[in-house]
Amino acid sequence: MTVRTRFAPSPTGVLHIGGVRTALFCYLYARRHGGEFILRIEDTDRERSTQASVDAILEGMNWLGLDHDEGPYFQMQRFDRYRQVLDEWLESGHAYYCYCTREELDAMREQQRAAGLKPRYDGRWRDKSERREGVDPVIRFRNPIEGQVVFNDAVRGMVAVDNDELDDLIIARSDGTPTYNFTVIVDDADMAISHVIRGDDHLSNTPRQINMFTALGAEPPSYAHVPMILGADGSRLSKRHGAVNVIDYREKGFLPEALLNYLVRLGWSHGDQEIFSMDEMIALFDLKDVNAAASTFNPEKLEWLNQHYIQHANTDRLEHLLAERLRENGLEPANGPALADVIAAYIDRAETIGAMAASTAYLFSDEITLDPAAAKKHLRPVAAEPLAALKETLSETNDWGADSLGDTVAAVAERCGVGMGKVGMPARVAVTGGGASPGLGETLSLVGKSRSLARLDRALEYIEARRQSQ
RNA sequence: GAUCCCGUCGGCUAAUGGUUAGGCCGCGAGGCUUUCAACCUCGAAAUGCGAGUUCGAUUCUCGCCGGGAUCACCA
Repeated sequence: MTVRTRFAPSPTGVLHIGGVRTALFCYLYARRHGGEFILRIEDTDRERSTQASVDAILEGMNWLGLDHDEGPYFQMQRFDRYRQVLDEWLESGHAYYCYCTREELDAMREQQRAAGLKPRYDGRWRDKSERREGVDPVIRFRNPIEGQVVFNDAVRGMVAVDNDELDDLIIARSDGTPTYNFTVIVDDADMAISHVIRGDDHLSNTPRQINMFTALGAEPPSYAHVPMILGADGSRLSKRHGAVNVIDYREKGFLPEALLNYLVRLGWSHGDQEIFSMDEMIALFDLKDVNAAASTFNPEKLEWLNQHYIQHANTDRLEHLLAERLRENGLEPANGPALADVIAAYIDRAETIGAMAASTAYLFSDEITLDPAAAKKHLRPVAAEPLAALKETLSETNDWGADSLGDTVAAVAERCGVGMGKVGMPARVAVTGGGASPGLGETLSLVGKSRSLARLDRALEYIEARRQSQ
């Protein structure tokens, strides 16, 4: 049997990080077994489905490289097929019309809840054949009353549910449109899905779906319900925990392989291994190694992984990403040192490309802003003399290579009879605006001679102004 | 409320009916260092609680506690 998995998001918002992990597991499982990965858009909720959301899903999947072999299928385009099954079931008795009004259903549930019971449809139209004027009926699935549904979930193990726990769910609304639990099984059957891998919020839907597979005369697929991803406070991961939209991660300068690597280790593991290439994930992934317990999203570990992948990414790619980010920040990459040099200097100093762009902004603009705290601490009157000496020496220096510049600064420090820190830190603040940067020789080299001298002048002026105000 | 699921360091997780319960992130200390990083070394840190089975339980069973999911004319 060919393995066929599907990712079936509903286009009602952004592509959520939790959905991405589910998609990743589906993708890996299909690839691992030489099968097919299908993308299906579950857009039967006309109210909430949007084209923008469809685009976001496609864009996110594409960015991550989670390529599908079939689809995207759209459920809205399969209405005729659903209608056909509905008619067959109405005919065969697997489904029936229910003329209850919403008010009646609400009242029923209210009563049951008050009695401490599980709210459920009581089957009052299950065996009636008459109609009711003035009410558009819904269609319900006639669920078996006796026996139980048993299935072996790949991550949860044996799950058994008594049929009398299950009520007759609505499979078509009063306007005739089919509902989720029904379209899913028609699609999974028609598309010959062999393994349904989805979030465990669907676990309780599964017995019903299996009953519908039986009604359809189809063999249910294998199921694997993967645990949820939680936020730091233990509740389901959502916006208030930070970014949950995959595209936000791209915008921040995360690399797709880092996100994927992070996500695959949430609920899945292979011994002590932390770093997985896509090929390794495919070769190693197995549902039996998926945890049953929910896991908490940990942004720090994601950043660590991202830094790891940045350190191992090729320079051309990083240059491209950095340039893109600089432009977004209103800076022109050409108005500064060669990006390859910038990246070499910063590759160990940024956990995201966004952070790298932010901390290298001083290299791409004539004007810099002094960080008040750093200026206050390092641009003091005592620094004036060594800084002036440094500026003097540098103005006569033509070898603007990092190593020799480093030597030059050290020589000036010695000449002034002060430690390296007494010259280095003021110079760093003068030239970058802040107190953190690569080695001073490297920094000066990157900033370039004319900008360096101009900034040293500015710093000297700053110190002078400060002295006078005292 | 009902039904179901889950429970190893702060987080992600490994392991076994018998180990000093391992790794990674983070955290702390040290090294390197003009700064910030990177890197290296070291360290603190966990089997939710209580019974039972057993020579022996973190692992198997039960109860408790805690957390979660579902109970829609949403998906």
